[in-house]
Amino acid sequence: MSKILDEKPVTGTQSIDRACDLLTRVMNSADPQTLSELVSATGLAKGTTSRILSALERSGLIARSTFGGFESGPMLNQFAVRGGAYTALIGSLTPAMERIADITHETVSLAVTGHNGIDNIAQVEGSYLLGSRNWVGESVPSHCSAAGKVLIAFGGALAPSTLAPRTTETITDFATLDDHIRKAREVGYAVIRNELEQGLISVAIPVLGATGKAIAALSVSGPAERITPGDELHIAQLMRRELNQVHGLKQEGAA
Amino acid sequence: MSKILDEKPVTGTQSIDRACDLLTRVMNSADPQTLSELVSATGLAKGTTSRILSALERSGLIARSTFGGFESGPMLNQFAVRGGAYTALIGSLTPAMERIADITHETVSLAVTGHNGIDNIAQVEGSYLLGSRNWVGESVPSHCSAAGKVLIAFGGALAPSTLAPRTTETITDFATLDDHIRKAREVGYAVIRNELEQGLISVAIPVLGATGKAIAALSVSGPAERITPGDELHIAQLMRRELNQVHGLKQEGAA
DNA sequence: ACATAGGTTCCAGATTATGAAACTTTTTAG
DNA sequence: CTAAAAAGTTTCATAATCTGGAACCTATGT
Repeated sequence: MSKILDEKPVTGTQSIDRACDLLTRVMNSADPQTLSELVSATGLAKGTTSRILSALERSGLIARSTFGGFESGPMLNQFAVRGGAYTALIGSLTPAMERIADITHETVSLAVTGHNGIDNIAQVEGSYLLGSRNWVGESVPSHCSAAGKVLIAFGGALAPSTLAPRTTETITDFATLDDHIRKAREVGYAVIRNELEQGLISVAIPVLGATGKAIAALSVSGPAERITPGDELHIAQLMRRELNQVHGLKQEGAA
Repeated sequence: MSKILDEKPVTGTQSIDRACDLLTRVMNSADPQTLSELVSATGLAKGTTSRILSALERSGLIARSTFGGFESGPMLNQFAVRGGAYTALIGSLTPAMERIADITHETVSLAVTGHNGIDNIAQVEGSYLLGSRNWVGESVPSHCSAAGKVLIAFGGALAPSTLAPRTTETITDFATLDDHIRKAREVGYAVIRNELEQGLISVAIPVLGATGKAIAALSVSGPAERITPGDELHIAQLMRRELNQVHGLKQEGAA
């Protein structure tokens, strides 16, 4: 979407790029996508689109819905059932997240760097009724999420190339963002206050892998009324304490 | 794998076919696959492989592991966290599967037609210690699984083109398989006795979709000592009864 | 420092993907 | 029930795209 000046002259993969585009469109749509829809969405020729989709279908990555249109195929669905690459991470951190939720009563989230922002991959609800809704499976921009800031600060994500505002308090200049990143690296945690959504406060710490770089971010989120600036440090310390109890983190990655 | 005489002269998608092959290899490997491994596995030129993998990486479908090699990328992992297309089905059937497991004390499984056989997508354990291990995420041939037979019988899968033996009792001729399929269509359920593994009995019924064709198969599996031929009908009826309680699924035809 | 293995880039060339249109099938409308 | 439109597939000549070998990097180990 927001590709502006980063168009590199990548060549030699036109058809594959097109295929990937079609595949991801199908994957990210809730309902089956028809050929025509995909044709108008991508601007490709009808014949070309049909041919590519058939190839993807042949490989089992997509499938034709009983009611027409293309949807994710057995290859992808099976992959999802087996659990993606995040399952090990989620599995090892869930107990810690639950303890943090128990103590703070706030929503605890786990996020990783995604293809287009910060992806929320797991969430444990606190006991308060007012809390963030479940946003597992959704992405947020890195510059206006605590997880994003902390991931950038600890080498787990690249700084964004654009700073789109989400609220009046969203950071929109790179100098300020840099300050926040530097601060996060210093104190070991990052915060957002009203920068993603009015009234939403979030405190995040990095989950460090074997290489010393952040592989994920753990965060606590809640309303401004409950999480005051004075609470931030305590929340960060609590998360750090619980995270340190987790075994098996320092040997990230398959051996 | 077992393509024999069905090689159609599919053209116009060489590079995409290659890309899909690489993608599925990466998806189906537990550990990151290095370029060299993929080169020798596929027989492609090194340069070509590198170029294709870069394209897949650019689209977020695969990613480079911190320790080298390619693994599933954020696009896929996020898809998995969100839940594949099977989640709705699994969600709606899990309560019924649990009730069936409670009553029979045996392992209850849910399977669908996959790209290369029958894919097990959900499982509920019975209380017996001796039971089938968790095989969610694995595939079995359709001709030697109860789920496979029932899926073929009710239009949810095509008959296989080869009948590889798994035990001495595996059906290896098409006439016999046809008999079993016909029988399954008649009585509404299918059985395997020692055909997949010595001592393993499994009874399956179809889960029918709105179009009247099977969209999945529900099965109960256990050792031959516990599931006698006389039990088969009762187990099938029990499953049918529980399945009929499930809302949002169309009612079945044969009983 | 050198050698080796693993990975990327380059480039000329022809194999491969392309798009327009013809064709088939399905759906909608009359 | 037929006609017409929409949706999807196949065909085919064309040239643009992808290819593979070799050169070129860059880690890693000796």
